[in-house]
Formats: sequence, structure tokens, C-alpha cells
Amino acid sequence: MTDTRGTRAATIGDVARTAGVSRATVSRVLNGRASVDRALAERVETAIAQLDYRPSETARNLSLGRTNTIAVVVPDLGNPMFQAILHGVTLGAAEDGFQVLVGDTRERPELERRAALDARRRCDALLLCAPRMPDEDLAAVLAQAAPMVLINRPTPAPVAQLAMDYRHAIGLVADHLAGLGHRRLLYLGGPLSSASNRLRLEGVADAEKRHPGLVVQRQEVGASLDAGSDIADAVLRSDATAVIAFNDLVAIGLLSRLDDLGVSVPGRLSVVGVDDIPFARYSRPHLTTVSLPKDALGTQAWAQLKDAMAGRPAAEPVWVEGTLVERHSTGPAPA
Amino acid sequence: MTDTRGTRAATIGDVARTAGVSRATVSRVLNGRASVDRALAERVETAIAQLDYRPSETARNLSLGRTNTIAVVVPDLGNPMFQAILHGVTLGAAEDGFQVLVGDTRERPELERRAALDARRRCDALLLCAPRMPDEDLAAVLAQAAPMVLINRPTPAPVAQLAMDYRHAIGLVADHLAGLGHRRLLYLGGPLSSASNRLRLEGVADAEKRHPGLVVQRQEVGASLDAGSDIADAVLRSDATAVIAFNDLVAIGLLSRLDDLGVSVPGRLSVVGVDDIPFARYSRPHLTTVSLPKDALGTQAWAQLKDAMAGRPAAEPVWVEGTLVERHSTGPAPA
DNA sequence: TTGTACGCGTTATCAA
DNA sequence: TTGATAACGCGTACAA
Repeated sequence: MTDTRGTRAATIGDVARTAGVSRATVSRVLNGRASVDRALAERVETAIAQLDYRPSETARNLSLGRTNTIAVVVPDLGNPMFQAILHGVTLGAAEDGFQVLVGDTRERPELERRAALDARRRCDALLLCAPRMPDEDLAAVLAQAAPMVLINRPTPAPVAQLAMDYRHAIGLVADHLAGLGHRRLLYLGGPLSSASNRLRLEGVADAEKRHPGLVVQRQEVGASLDAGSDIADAVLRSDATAVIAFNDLVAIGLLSRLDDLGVSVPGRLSVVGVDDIPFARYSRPHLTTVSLPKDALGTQAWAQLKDAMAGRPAAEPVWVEGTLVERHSTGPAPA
Repeated sequence: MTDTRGTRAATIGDVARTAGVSRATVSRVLNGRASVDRALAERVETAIAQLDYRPSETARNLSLGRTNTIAVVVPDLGNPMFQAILHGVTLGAAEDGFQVLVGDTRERPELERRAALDARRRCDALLLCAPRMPDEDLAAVLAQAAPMVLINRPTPAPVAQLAMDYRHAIGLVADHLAGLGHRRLLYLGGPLSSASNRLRLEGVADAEKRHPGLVVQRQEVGASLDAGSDIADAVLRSDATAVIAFNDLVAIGLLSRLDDLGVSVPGRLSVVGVDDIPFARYSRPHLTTVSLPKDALGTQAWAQLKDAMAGRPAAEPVWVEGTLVERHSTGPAPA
């Protein structure tokens, strides 16, 4: 864009002039659209090399009506979950020559609408991850941002959707704990406004129905390492024998604090997380959790984005299911 | 960019026509450049609302000669270090109305040159993080990508630079360990091609000079959790009483494996990391490490990028120093 | 196969 | 204060 070397960057016109051809011809050898005489082509090539010419991406964008860029908007880049998604979609996009514009709404739902729309306007499509904005904001975004794909925010609206099945994931860990003889569980929930927290709560309710005698206390905590650590004392004051954490971050924070307090896990208390972030297998004790295919999610998102950009209608929402990863933070309920 | 609702998006011309004014006037009320008659302005406003008009970002980019977007290229988005930088720079940029295009070179140095240049061409400036490309590639990038800022890749070239002082950081932990009576250290290095690894090695050499009798073995390991875990056995076979890991990832992986093996830390072995990622304080035992101001780095990077875009000459390279954070993975050398 | 001419949607210049 | 009109740099019908 900017040229600080004093002399303005060469344009296609400059190349055409030095090569003694028309701009159309230069454009042709550049894009290989039509065939061009070998001799002319070579003159163009040398002119390009001589002038160190590079086509203006901006001008191409305007002329072609597309930017070959997609927008990815997430609530928090610090969350390993979104990092994994971003990572996956970046790789997929790169393979098709697309770049990625990233937006971080800093966990502030009131910024999401603007952020999503602004980012979208500079790109060809939008990948909106786990937005917590109110329904009406979401409706506005859905109305303007097509083609787009929505991740982890179930909606009846006809838009391409991809979501982790947290309800199913909680079912997995609840069954696991019930099988180990636990009857009094504690669910450490994330932000109430989060759709994925609501999903988890449904999973909790399902489990209670499925296992008569199982009781699950609910508590709102947060979604971070610190939140998990801070809640340790309250957890110990409860009569639960097992804890289902909102995600691995909360679980690992809790585990660390319990270790400091000398509480035996899983002897006295079992702890499970959800997500299976890379650190989960390196915690002490190694965390039992639900593995969700995060990179695959990014890849799938890219596939859906391509469909959407190609004008293909949105398929049914895709629910990706996780699998239980039994490690060492869970064990039989204490007698 | 794309409009799937069948009807093409309204342009400034459409607004002008429905409002019965010229496009110039519409542009004026849009950007508030000059004053415009109140009545006309209102007609324009209503026309805009009625047509649901939004100016084309692409067209503005071409006309204004800038995109209000910066490119950030990192070796690996999965690394908490780069995530933190990306996070910081995204926040800073957002405050000034800039967006961020992110590129991930997947730890493949041969992709860096192209990735950096491609990303740069769609943006107003480039933030290049810890590139491992050969010097000649770097020279090529520096020649074309201005305005830009370089992070963690010291070079004599006159470009704005920002770097963690890993040499100093290693000095900090080495002094700490020497003070605890350790004489036989083991340095677990990262990729040899990495400039930050070379910096650390200088720090190691400095420490050996500063502390007569101190010997430090060097070993190349990698930069990941898995790498740290995998090297545990080799570490135990050495006669070192303390380990300096390339970064916190390696340290945490190592710690986890040592715990599995029943090795007492810091009783038998002390372990230190570098970076102070969020997980460092939640490992077992809590990791002694060097805290580097990562978010601040992102913020500083944005400040420097603004300077560069304003045409201000590059200041001297900025070296940011870390501070030792003593936690519980280090203790007196065993007798 | 090549060149001419126009369109992409804005902003900026210059008269009026 | 307003409106023609010319950039911005490229792609592409269409004609030659």
C-alpha cells in the first residue's frame, strides 16, 4: 500500500509502457487468462522484473469484487479453544489462497455486532465464533453478513452452523462419573449468557434424568484458570464427590489449587474438564476430559465457508461430538 | 463484498440519485470533511437509511491508498507467546480503527518470505514475529515490506525492532540457580535456526563466565510440551541438578513427566522455564520462570507500527527485559 | 492475438 | 456550499 522508498510503486501502466504493449496484454500474461504471443510475453516479463512490479491487491479487489480474505471473529484470542479454531481455519484458507482477518471482541458482547460487521465488510465471508450478543443483534448480523458460518451459537435461522455438542459431552462425563459410583456432583458453569453453557446445563439435566439418585449442584464460576483456582475452597465446602468443570481451563486451575491444599484427586474428589486442550494431558493428575476435534472444526468451518461463498445453500447444522478421554483425575467415589 | 440477496448492494451513486444530489455531497456528509447544507444532509441521511447503504471498504481502500489493516505473521499460532503478542497488537490496533490480518507459517521457514510479503501487500504495514527464514530472505522482506516492525529477530538492518532479551532472561535464571548452589546445569535448547535460541545460548555462555565452576550442558530438544515430556529420561541420565528449559512449554512437559516418574522437584532436580505463560503458575510444582511482558510487547509493537506508518524513522531496537518469578520448581542443589 | 474503452465504488480537485 | 470530473489500479467485454 504505502511506499516509503520515495518513488511510487510501479503500476500495470508502467509495465505496459516499458514493454511497449497495452495494459490488457500485461494483465493477460499476469493472469494467464488468454494466450499471448511468446515474444510479447517475454518483453512483459522483463519489464515486470525490471520495474519490480507487483499488482495492487486493493485494485484487484475492487475490480474483481472479492478480496480473497475471510473474517474470523472470536470472543477471546486467549482461549485455547478459539486459538485452535483460528489455527485450523487459517490453514484451510491458506491452502485455497485465502487470508484471514481476525477480530477479538474481548469477551464484551456489546462489541460483537459492530466488530463482526466491520470485519465482514473488508472480507468475502465471515466466521463468527461463539457470539454472546443478544438475539436481535445476531439477527442483524445474519441479515447482513452472508455468506457466513456460525460456530457454537445454535439458532433456528437458516445459516450454516457448526457447533460442539457440549450437551453430549457433559453426558459423557456424567455417565463416566455415575459409573464410578458418584452420586453428588457439582457443575461449575461458565457465563450464563453463553450458549455453550446453556448446552452444558441441558446435558446436566439429561444426566439427572438418566441416572435416578444423581444430584448435580450448579454454580456459576467463569471460564478461566483463575476462576477454577478461586473456587477451590467453595468446592471443598460442598458435599460433592466429583466436579464437572466448565472447561479444561477451569479444571486445571482447580486441580492446581487442590494440589496446593493437599486434597487427594481423585481419592477425595474427582475432577473432569471439557475441551481437551494440549495442557490437559500435562496437568497433575492428568485431566480426564472430553476431546473435541478443534482443528477439525476449523477445517470444517472453512469447507462450509467455501460452500457459502459459492452460493450453495446452508446445509443442516453440524454437531461435532467429542469422546471421553479417561486420564487420572477421576476415580471411584469415596466410600 | 458478495451479496447473496439477489439485489446488488447500494452504491454511493444510488444514494446520490435518490437524494437528488451529487456523489461528492454524499461523500461529504459521510466523512464530514466539509460542511454541507442541513436540508441536503438530511435528504442524504434518509436516502442512506432507505437504501441501507454502506460504503464499499474496498473502494475506499483504493481511493485512499490505505486499508487500515496491518498484517501479523507468526511461526505458530499455537504458541502462547505469539498468541499473547497477537492479542496485544489486535487490541492496540482496534483502538485506532485498524484491523489485523494474521498469517501462520506453521513453523516452516521456507514459507515465511512469501507469507510475509503476501500478507503485507493487502495491508498498510507488517508485524513480523520471530521469523526463522535465512538472512537473504529476510533482507528481501525488509526491502519490500516497509513500513514494518520486526519482533525477536535481531538484525543490523535499519528496521524498527522489538525483542525479548532472552540473553538477559537466561542470565536471571542461571544466577538464581547458581545462588541456590547448583553447579551442573542442563540447557534444553529450541530450534538451532531460531534467533531467540542463539540469544539464550549467549546467556548461557555469559553465565558460565560469570560463575566459575558452573558447567552447563547443552542439548537441542524443541519447543513444545511433548518435547519436554519426551526428554525426561535423558535429563535423568545426565548428572545435572538443574534444568533450564527453552520455554515454559518444554518446562511444563518435563515437569509433568518427572512427576509421573516420581522424581522430586525441586528435591532431586530444579527446573526453570522462560516466558511465564498463564499455565506456568498452575503447574506442579508451580514453575519458576522469567516473566516477559507479552501483552506489552504487542502494545509496543502497535506503537512502533504507527510510527513507521507515519513515516517516522525507526528508533533504536527495543529490548524488553523480563523479571524472575520464583515459584516452587527450584530449590537448593541436592548435597 | 492484440488494443480500446469502460466499469468497479470511492475520494479529491477545481470551478461555479 | 455544490457539482462535474478526474484520479486510484486493475480486469475484461468487445472490436480489430
